[in-house]
Amino acid sequence: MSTPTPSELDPPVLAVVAEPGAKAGPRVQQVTEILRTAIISGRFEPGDRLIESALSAELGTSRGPVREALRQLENEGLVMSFPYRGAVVLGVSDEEVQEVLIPIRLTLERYSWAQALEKLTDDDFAELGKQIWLMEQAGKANDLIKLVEADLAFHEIVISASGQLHTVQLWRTIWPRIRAYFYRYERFRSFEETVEEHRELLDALQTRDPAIVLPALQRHIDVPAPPAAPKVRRA
Amino acid sequence: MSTPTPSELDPPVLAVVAEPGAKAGPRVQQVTEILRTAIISGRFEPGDRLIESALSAELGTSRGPVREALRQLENEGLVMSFPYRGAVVLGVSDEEVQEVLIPIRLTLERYSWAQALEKLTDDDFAELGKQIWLMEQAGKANDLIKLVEADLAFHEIVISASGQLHTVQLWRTIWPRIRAYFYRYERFRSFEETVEEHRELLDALQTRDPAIVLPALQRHIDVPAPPAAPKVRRA
DNA sequence: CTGGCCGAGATTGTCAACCATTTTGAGATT
DNA sequence: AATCTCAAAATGGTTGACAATCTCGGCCAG
Repeated sequence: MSTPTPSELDPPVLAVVAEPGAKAGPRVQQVTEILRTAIISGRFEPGDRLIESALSAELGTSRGPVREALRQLENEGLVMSFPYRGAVVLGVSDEEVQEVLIPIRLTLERYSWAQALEKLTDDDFAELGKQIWLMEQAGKANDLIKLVEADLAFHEIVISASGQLHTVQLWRTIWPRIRAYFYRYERFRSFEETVEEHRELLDALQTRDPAIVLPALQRHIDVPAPPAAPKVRRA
Repeated sequence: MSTPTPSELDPPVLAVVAEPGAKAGPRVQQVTEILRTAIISGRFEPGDRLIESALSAELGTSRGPVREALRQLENEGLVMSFPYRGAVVLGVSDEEVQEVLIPIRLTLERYSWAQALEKLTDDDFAELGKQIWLMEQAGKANDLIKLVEADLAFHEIVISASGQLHTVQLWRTIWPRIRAYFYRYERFRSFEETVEEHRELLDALQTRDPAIVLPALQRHIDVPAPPAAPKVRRA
């Protein structure tokens, strides 16, 4: 009952921001990122249809890249598509996040962080510090998007450093759904808390001691059960 | 050091079997399946390049479907592609399978089986029985491919019945790598063992009692550690 | 001989126009 | 009221052409 009948997105929803020097490689990646951001940030809601021709027109590309981008988003669990019927934006249930996505994230990060301990370079540590600084800046500006961006970058640095191909690849398909979930239900930690926790994580990493790092990581990821639902713990 | 220099696949590696009535939907899915089978069964080895034009010529389609198929395989962790450099077949390390893929599989199956318990229909049970029967047939014919196929179908039935979208989707990206791993290292259970275990699983499912099903499932999935490596258990 | 520049070939990325296939929904028919 | 029919809407796939990028071997200068 949102739009009565006509086109789903008459008003151009996707401002082609067209960052000046931003010519970040293949077109399909730019398209993917635009759409992913649009979905995660809530400009598209679960159930919305994504039509190739409409999107390609609005983004100024041909249908090819849009098709591929939609496939990519399907693998990230943000949309689901059916033959000859197109793609619709997907939601995530509270339960599936708690019982599946978060546990998988834990598996992925535990393993890759353990692997990364011996491989992190000074450059990596510097990059991690930079992300924390960016988090602080985001805090001052009260900019949630920037905060989450830096949070993501922080974890991706460590996971990438592990050099475990499948782990990295799976991380990239898991993460967007979790992010969308947090955005949709505004389940964030405070700015201060986030910064502080990552500071701890960086300190821990610099010891290169699994016995220190892994517990810290676990504490960081284990998310407080949904505040609304009483949630009886299952045996 | 396989091929000295010239074209990677002069001899047509992909027999277009062209099953008579097999017109299984969109072209891209057929292509995906052909390539996936070729990789998993070892006709392509890790490191091999997959060239769009060559494949499309051999499969009798245009480059479009092949491109999409390659992207799909990338998300299944069977190939990895780099901008302007194409796709290469990927391997899986023993350790990543044991420490990441199997644990994730366990998370996925535990959850979806628990969800499925209340939802499985008589039809589903019949389908499961059919797969067991197919396993027996495969055993008599000593046909490993058919066995694995039925094994996969068995699990997919239950997972699909759970109706958990993300769980199903993730299962489909995890499974091919595990399968490729088992094929490459010939780490199979015996035919009898496989059939017997699935019979137990089906019996357990019919009780619809989590306390019976979940332990059985865990026993089924938990794979014996690699026989070669002594493998010190980590704390 | 070594190292770097250069250009040709190979391959992927994108475009545009076109047609086939399938779904869907609004009318028309019964 | 239920069903049938058909045209519109979207996706799936094809073709042919270019553009962009990587790779690799030869050439030249040091």
